[in-house]
Amino acid sequence: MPKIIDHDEYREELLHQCFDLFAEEGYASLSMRRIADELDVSTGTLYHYFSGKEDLFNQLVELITCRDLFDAKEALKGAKTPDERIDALLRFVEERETYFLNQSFIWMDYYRHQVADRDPDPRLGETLEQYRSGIARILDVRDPELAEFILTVINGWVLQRYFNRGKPPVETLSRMLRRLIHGR
Amino acid sequence: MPKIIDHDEYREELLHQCFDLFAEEGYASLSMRRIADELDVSTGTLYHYFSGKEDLFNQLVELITCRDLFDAKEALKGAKTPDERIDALLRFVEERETYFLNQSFIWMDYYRHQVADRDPDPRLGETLEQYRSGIARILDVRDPELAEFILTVINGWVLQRYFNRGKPPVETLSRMLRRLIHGR
Amino acid sequence: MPKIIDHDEYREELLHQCFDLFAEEGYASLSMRRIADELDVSTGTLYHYFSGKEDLFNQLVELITCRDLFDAKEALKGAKTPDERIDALLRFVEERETYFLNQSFIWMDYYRHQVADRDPDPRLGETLEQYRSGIARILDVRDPELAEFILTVINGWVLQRYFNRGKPPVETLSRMLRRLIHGR
Amino acid sequence: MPKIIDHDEYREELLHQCFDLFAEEGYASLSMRRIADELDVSTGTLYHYFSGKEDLFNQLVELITCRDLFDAKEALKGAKTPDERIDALLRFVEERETYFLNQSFIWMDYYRHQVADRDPDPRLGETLEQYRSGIARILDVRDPELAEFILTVINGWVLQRYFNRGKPPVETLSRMLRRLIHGR
DNA sequence: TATGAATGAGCCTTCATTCAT
DNA sequence: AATGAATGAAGGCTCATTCAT
Repeated sequence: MPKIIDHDEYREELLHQCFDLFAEEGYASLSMRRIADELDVSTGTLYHYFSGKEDLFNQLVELITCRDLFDAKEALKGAKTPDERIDALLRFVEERETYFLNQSFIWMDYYRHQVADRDPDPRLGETLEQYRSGIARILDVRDPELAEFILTVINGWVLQRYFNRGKPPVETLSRMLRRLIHGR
Repeated sequence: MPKIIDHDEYREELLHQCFDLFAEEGYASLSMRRIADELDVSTGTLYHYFSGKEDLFNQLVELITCRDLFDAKEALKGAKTPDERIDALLRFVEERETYFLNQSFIWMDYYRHQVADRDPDPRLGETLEQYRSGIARILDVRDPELAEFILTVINGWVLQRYFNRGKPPVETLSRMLRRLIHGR
Repeated sequence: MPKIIDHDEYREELLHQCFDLFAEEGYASLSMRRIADELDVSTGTLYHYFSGKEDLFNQLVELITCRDLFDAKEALKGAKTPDERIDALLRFVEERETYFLNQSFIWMDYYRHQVADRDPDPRLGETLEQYRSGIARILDVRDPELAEFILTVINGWVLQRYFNRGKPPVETLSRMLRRLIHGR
Repeated sequence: MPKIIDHDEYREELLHQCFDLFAEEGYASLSMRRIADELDVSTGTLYHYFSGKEDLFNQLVELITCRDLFDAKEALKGAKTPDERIDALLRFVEERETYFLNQSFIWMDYYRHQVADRDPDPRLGETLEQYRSGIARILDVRDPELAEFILTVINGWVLQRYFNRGKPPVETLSRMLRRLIHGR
């Protein structure tokens, strides 16, 4: 009779606890020792659940990608008209700005890592692609090009706020987005 | 008989040669040894011109920030009307997309590093701030908020292209930008 | 309902299954995890039957030493004249060359480990001694010195074949041994 | 102007100092840290001269193989008749018994390591082969098969003495060897 | 000025072993 | 009896940095 622990469930919990760490430190700067300390487990335990640092990171990217897609769907479920969708999306973004930023950092690390590798994991490239297009579909403005562009803008905005220490307020984004969609 | 008479000039040349390396590998993943090898100097030489890895990186950020500001000014010098400025800016961005991307990565690394540190270098925060507002001034559309937002959009667009393996073509950006400025 | 009723019997079976592993990988390179995996048990089970890696290995050495002595006796039982004994021994060696080689490796590991240790297990030193002299007695040529030397030669020959990728054929050994015993 | 140190010369010196360590502990049991401590250098220095543990070990094998071949040639140079050669070889072996034993252990480790590897270094396999045949040539008895067999016997004898705590005296080996060569 | 030898802390990972179940 | 989750020391190796030359 083994210890009563749901291996997969615990693995996911560990992943969740890693998110902020990876976002703040970056893949390369974050050591397994540091992770272990922060999660209050031993390094051995980490290697019991993941085959290595890279695997841990890849699984983290996969996990958050799936979860976010789900969350975004939830948030936009009630919104019917394109306008309502934009509003809902804006609120969604605003509420989780920090999270989004962290997510961006993680993705950036992930991509850079993939590009540097000679043999990038193809599965996760797809996951990301799917996420992007998924959000665009959820948004569902008439013009698909426009939909995707809105994402671009949001992405840029989040980053801008990071570099600029939070200065362009949400209202700017809101106003600009409406201007984009309705032309004035 | 030294390679180059002027100390500072040589130092800048070394910095320029580091740019791609830092952009591609990231601060944490790039070792002094690797830099030295790539620049065909010894690690000792590196430490002769810079007090350490961090100093080298900081100087690099400072250098590219200054240079870019200057380059952008040059590129937009001839353009008089806002429309011409937009066109010039677009061409400017298009020509140096890869460079911009690399620059973004370097800044990201820099910022993250600063944020993680307890004692961030204030001088460079200003430099960056100055860069951002500088570009906005150069662009000189009537609405300063709009000007700044255009930067945001460009930033987001460059990143989007990176994640999306170059898929949204420049025309999209061009079209959207005009839509933003002229409303339709 | 346990797999095998008898504790000791199962312990011996585990030991037998370890033999090739230890021979091929060497004591230091072989991990308990690896052993457990190969024997299709958990590491916990291993520690249930043996007090540790060293104990497991010691018991293995003891086991094969005893078994070989017995096997050699069996093989030489029918042979009456010295000549017949030599023949039988040669056949015995030839049949189990690989096994002998592996055995040599295990002993070597064992000895080295003992020598390196400050407190070598005296029991097993004796076992080995007994094995050597046992074989000599079984062989029973008139000259005991010669008998022991034959063992030496066989030992060297097996190793030679290993280093030399099987090149000196058995005939050489046979011819040389006869030459030793009969003088020409 | 770099430090005045002959890189290759120092590398060889480090190798020589490793010999006993590898012989006594075995490849797998000997850690780089231990080596560094014993040689009174830092691990970093070790990695400055060798690309890794395996490289260090391979170079060690190569070095001792070459050196021994040379030493054996020197020792047998004066001996003209086969008998004199045998005598010289025996003296040679006797003088350096411990060294030979250690050498055997190192070779064993080396071979095992090679066999376990999927891609063994072919260069060193040759070196060993060359050593074996080299010694046989130096010995130069009429019968090449016999010459090689003498080596086998010596090898076995050295090992036997190890297992048997020095018991078969050199005279036995001497007597048996003459018996082999002259028939009685 | 320029070199590269030297260092030792720290990184990722593996290991023998323990123990709750 | 049997499992496998958990541990932390130790292993191979890399790194920023120093310093004699």
